[in-house]
Formats: sequence, C-alpha cells, structure tokens
Amino acid sequence: MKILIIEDEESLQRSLDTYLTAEGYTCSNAKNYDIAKQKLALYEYDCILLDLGLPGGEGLELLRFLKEKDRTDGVIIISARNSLDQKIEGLSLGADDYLIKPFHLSELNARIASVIRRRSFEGKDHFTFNEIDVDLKGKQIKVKDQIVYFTKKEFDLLLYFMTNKNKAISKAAAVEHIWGDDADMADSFDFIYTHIKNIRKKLIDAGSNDYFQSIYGVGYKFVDQ
Amino acid sequence: MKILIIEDEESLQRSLDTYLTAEGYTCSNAKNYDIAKQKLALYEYDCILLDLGLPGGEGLELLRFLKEKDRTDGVIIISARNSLDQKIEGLSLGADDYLIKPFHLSELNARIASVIRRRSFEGKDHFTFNEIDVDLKGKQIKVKDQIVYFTKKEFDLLLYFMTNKNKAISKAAAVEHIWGDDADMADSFDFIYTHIKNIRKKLIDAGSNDYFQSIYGVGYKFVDQ
DNA sequence: CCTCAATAATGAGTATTTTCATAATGTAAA
DNA sequence: TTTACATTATGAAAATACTCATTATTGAGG
Repeated sequence: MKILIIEDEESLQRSLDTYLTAEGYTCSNAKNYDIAKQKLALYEYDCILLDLGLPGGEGLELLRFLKEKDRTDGVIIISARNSLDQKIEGLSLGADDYLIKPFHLSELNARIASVIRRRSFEGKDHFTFNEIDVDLKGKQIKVKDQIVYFTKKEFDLLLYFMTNKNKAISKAAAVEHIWGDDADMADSFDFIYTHIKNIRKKLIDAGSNDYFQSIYGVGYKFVDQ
Repeated sequence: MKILIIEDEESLQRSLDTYLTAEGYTCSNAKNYDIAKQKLALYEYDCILLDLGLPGGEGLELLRFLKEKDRTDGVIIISARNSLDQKIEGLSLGADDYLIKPFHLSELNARIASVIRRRSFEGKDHFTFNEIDVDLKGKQIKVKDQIVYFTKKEFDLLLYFMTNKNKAISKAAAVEHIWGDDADMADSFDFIYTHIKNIRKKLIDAGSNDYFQSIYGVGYKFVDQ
C-alpha cells in the first residue's frame, strides 16, 4: 500500500513516515506543492495525506488537480484547528476524510485503513483472494466454490485480514475492528486466538491454506503464498 | 429535545421539521440570519442544524457568534457539495458534525442523536435516572445503590434508551445502535424482545420500575412516570 | 544448541446472544 | 362485541462468543 505524505512541517512529516512505514505502508514524501505535483503525475497512491497548511492555499490546489484528473486516490486532509482563516473546501472537493491537528497517530492509522478499505470495496460486491470468495452483499463466503459458513465475528475478521493482505495486523487493531468503540471494554485480547483458530480450521477443512501467519509479539499477517 | 433548523430553502426546511417532529423533537425554524440570531439570543438548543448556504456567509457568522458566546449547543452543519466556493470553516469553528446535501433523513437523525448523546455525556462519568445509576467508566449499573449486572448488549441498550428518555425508539434504531454497521446483516429484529425482557426483569428484580413502554408497531419508549 | 521467559495454540468449559415456537396482547374491521 | 390479524412477550433451546487452564512454540541470551 502506497501512501503519499504531503506535509511541509518536517518533524510531523518524519513522524508520519516512520510510523506508517512501521505499520507496513510504503511512504513517499512531498514537502511542497511542486514535489507533490511531480510525484502525483508519476504515480497513483492508495492514500494521500494532504496538509492544507501548505502556503498560498496550494493544498486545495492539489486537491482540485486530483479532481480534474478524475484520480481515484484516497485523500485524507490534515489541517490545523487554530488556523481559522484556512478554508476547508476539501470535503466538497472530494476528500475522503479529514483530521484536525493535533491527532493521534493511531487515529490517523485507523482512518487510512478505513479509506483504503472503502476504496478497495468501491462498487464491488465480491472480494476475492485465491480460492476464497467473499460475497459482501450476501455475507457469504465460498472456498473453492463451496459455501463455508463463518460466524459474524469470523466473517468480519477474515475479511479484515484479507483487505489487509500482507500487512501485519496487531491483535489490538484486529480487536478494535471487531469490537469497535467498545474495544476499551476488553481487558484481554485472548479471544482473538480462538477466532483465528476457528477461521483457520474452517479454511483448512474446506481445502484451502492457512494464510494466517502469526507474528510473534505482534499479531497476524494474511499472506499470499 | 429542542432543535433549531436554520435553513432558507423552504422545502428542505419543511421536510426537516416534519420528519424531526415525527421523531419526537421539538423544532424551531429560522429562515434567515436575523431570525436565527434572535432565536439564539432567547433560547439554547440541544442541536442546531445550520445550513451554510445562507447568503453572504451568514452561516459562518452564526457559528462565530455561538463560539464567542461560549454556547454549548450542538451544531450540525449542512452544506451543498457543489458549492465549491462555499468555505467550510465550520469544523474549525467548533461544529460537531457536518452533512453534505443531499442526505438521507435517517442519516441526519442518526447524527443528531449522536451529537445529543455525546453532549449529554460531556465530562460526565455517570448517567443517572431516578434510582438507576450508570457508571460510564466502570461500565457498571447500580439500582438503588445495589450493583445489578447487565451484559454488554443489555448495558448498551439500557443506556441508549436512558439517553433517549421519553422519546420513541424504533426497533430498527435500537438494533442499529446495538449492531452498528452490521445492522443490515440482521434479517429479524426479534432478539430485541428478548433483550428488553431481560432488562425489564433485572430492573424489576432490583426493585425498580418497568420504565420501558412498548409502542405498538414502533418500538419502545423509556418513560419518566 | 540449550534454557528460559514470553507469546501463541488448543480444547474444553462458561456466558452471552440469538433463534424459535408458542402464548399474550393490541388494533382494526366485520 | 367478536373475529381476524399483526405485533409483542416469554421460555427454552441453539448458536455464538469469550474465558481459562494447559500445552506448544518462539526468539533472545547464554
């Protein structure tokens, strides 16, 4: 997953890059309008973090550029709350989300994941990976064209990992995804082991592979292989 | 719950008023800056729906006014997506949420409920109603100073009804609140009967009243009485 | 390589959530 | 009033989710 960080404030840019790289994203940086435009001309990104605080309203300019070109890159706007004069036209210009500084990196991470996931589903009603086919509308999963029944939690979890293929997912992140806001209610994440075990069993029983690779001290990665 | 609708487009204003009144809110209308300001000077509202499309940026002006006066009314901004020149400074100015036209009334309804709920919790860690005391941090409920154990779903449901005291809640709305996004996965809402039954029993066993009044064809209302 | 401590997997038990069949109740029409 | 029909209540059973104790695996440091 490729992310473009458009941010002039160097310390923030560096934290973002470090954090997101650790999260498994491939980051590219642009510290001003020109570099950003140049990179945007060359590549598409899964998600663009755009600081509207670039001088001279250049942030909005970039957003307009993307819109004109019918680009489908996900965009998350970052802006300062105290810059009252800063115009936030962004959402009308098609940005996917916004964040007001200061924000927690984990919050950013969640939004990026959500934007990427939303985009990867856009218009689709099936999500396929090798012999696994997830029917998003019918909430049904087929493995090798055979319906395999997964419980709701299993379904959510499997889909979550599939949409984050080859990306290490911490247990905490997975639990937050299952539990949503109530995640803080959980005092132990142990039940994730049970769910993973059950999903693995169902997949293997259906003649598929164990795509879940456990990452010691972190969580799991759903791998190609 | 009092809502102020600041909207100049008459047909939209009327739909909002009709719908929200049916939802049990008390609506007040303002079709321009002057009327809005006048009403705001007289009353506080639980939620203000503010169309930023008022001529001459008057919408933002109202928002600044509220901010200056340290008003705590909830504010949801409504704005048109295609009005590219419209400046959406709103979020920096302390609005609680925004909606881009056109939107579904049910979506608006959900946001209003969420804004009102959030505000009613602001800074509190207890939510009390007669002899029922909900410890929001400790996720614990006391009835007549005795701890009564509710399961997670029961807890959420009871709290939801308590925060919507005297307001009819449809089963669909309650289920959506329990299930979140997965609500569409539900093909039957029957389990709500069981949950309500169990909550009622626990409350009555603890010496409290049955505050749940069932509304035929709709759902339930948590009443004062 | 071993050893050790930390983390993960597993199986079985417990609790919660949901479904289902049935009974009770409310509403409107005959 | 009845009657018919739809909605809600209830108890019990089934499915699901979570916990816990035990065993296995991992990776760091000797």
